[in-house]
Amino acid sequence: MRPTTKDLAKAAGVSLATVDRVLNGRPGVRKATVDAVNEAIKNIGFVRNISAANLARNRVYRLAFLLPKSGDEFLMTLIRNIDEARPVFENDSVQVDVRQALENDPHQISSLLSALDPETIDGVAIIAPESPQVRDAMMRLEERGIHVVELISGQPGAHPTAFVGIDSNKAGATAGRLLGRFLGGRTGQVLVISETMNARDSIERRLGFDGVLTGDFPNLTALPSLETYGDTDRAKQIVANAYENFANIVGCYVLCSEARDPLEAIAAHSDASSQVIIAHERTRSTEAFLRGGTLDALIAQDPGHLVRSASRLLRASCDGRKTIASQEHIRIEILIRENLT
Amino acid sequence: MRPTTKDLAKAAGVSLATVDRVLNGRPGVRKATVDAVNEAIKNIGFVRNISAANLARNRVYRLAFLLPKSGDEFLMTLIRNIDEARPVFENDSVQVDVRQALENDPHQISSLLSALDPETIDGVAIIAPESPQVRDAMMRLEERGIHVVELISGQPGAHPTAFVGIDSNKAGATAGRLLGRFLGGRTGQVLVISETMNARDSIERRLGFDGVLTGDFPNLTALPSLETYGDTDRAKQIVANAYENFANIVGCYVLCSEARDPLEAIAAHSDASSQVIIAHERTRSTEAFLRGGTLDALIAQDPGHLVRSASRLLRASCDGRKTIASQEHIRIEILIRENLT
DNA sequence: CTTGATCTGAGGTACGTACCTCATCTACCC
DNA sequence: GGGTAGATGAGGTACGTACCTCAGATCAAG
Repeated sequence: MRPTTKDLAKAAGVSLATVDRVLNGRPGVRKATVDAVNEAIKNIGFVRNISAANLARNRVYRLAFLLPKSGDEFLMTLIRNIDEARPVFENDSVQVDVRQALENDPHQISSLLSALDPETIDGVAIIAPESPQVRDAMMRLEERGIHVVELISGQPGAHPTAFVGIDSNKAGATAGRLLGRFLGGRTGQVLVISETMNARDSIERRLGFDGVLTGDFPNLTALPSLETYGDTDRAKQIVANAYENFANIVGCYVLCSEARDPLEAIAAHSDASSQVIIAHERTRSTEAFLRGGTLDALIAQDPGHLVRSASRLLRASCDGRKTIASQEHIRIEILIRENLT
Repeated sequence: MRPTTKDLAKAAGVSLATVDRVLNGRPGVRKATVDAVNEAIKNIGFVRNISAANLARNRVYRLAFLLPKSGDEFLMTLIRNIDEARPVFENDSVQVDVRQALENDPHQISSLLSALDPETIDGVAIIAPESPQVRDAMMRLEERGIHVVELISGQPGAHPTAFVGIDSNKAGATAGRLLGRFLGGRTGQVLVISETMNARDSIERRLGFDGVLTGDFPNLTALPSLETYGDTDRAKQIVANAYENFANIVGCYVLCSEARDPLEAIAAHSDASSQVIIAHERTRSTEAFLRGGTLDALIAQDPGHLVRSASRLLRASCDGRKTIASQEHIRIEILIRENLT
């Protein structure tokens, strides 16, 4: 039987009221008494029953996902996963609010974050491009008692905010390794396409990718990154140009999370099927490309896992609890047609 | 605000006592009244607060993992993951008992299952080789009110028991595809090693593997499965024999979950480094082989995920709840050196 | 109409914790 | 010794649900 506050009171030789004061950090207890209670907690292995506590204080966890406005396919998948998890969140007294409000402007993001009210919100999961201002705004959020996790793309630097997502460098390296291996010694050029190379994630993926290619696949030459700027026509254009300018393109790495346009542009070329093509994130269209054979592999992170992990971490920090590290570690998944279940 | 039983009583126009009778299936309520309450449940969207209910009835979920006795490395990893999850289980009033008791004898397993007492246990997660007797014993368990999930290897046939694990056929196919792709058109023979080919999982993996190889890689010839019978010396012997008998072995697929012995035997051969080697499950030794470069890829299932998913499913069936399907789906992971984080 | 069975309501206690009030006890200062 | 501030205890109510008892209502059969 798990010890209760009553057992704890007995073990510490104090009353329930004092136990309560200590457990909830209320004033008016001598240090010696506090120590005695903490000692007893250790001795009898007392653990707060969080369900009962939440019941008593009528606690609800008010969380929000702050997302960019863009109509990114992966973002839609993420939102779908939030909605799927709603019934379970409901059951755990977790209210989740999705706010697609963030423009790509650090200034605006940080002022939006500053406007969040600790009275109405307990924690936020944020997807935002890296910037010192945003990082500072996050730290101020924490100071004001709003818990924060960074989703998918982390703000670098040694600050205590939790990060939920994959290591971009390793993701890029994984792509590089697969591409190299799948090409089995063929010699040629590799197309690298991104939406933009301004984002830190993109740069890191590229670095990880290049590291593997230059280190282990001297037969392959990775071309300079092409940027689509999220424009369908531009995507077609730059891909067409690339195929004109380079005679021996044997592979292609689409490193942004919006792979649809680049992949369609690539698929339009007659010799695309003989190439090895790797992209990121599982969405409706990348999945279709993979099943259809255009795409050889996907490097992905599970959106459902991202959502649940973010919520678990936020709840845990609201409660001052720890989590199972391995459960919160987002894996760099490799998807090919066979394990796409 | 979530509706409570009190709200439900008001909405249904009955008393709390009647609501309670209906919710908990107690006798002595007219059918018309039952219907009225159920109607009201739908109307106001009432959901039982399970935490409060468990608190009131002092519920603990007594679960058990019934595992084989063998000292399998993957099994150890699994047990470690159970222990890691203990504090969280504790917090959810889940008591988990690990019983390494199952011999490889269906008769004994089924009698052990029959001996389980619904008074002392709520649910079991079972790893057992396929057999009609075991399947029947499981079905009888469910009838007696003990919930069951099958872990890792499923008992085939249309029965309602939940399964937590990966599709062996697809896992084998994934291995086949990777091996074929990594070999990049080279011609030769592929060694296939298993502990035994009696287990259904092994057969299915082999079938999935062969399907891809014969379909898409005519340059490769998969050799007949070699069986180690879990014997280190025998493993060395059969591998050595294979290298003597076949001149052109270019790849190797270790399809059992105990990959250590076969991998060591393979690594001992001078030409092993030029081969493509694929094995299953992430354990201390397979991880070392992967990092060391002997192994090219691992097909794995996350043991922590298996454990948590089994427990979630069991708890859900104890409560008569549903789960998030996508969360309980165990992925066929592909691990290479780069995404081994 | 009475009898008895069946249904329903009212109210209680409990689970483990939070949060509140009020009384008492202790230690210290003047 | 009296006053005072701080520390502690005793006991209450509440959260949402389970489970219990007993009284009263309803209804069909005689």
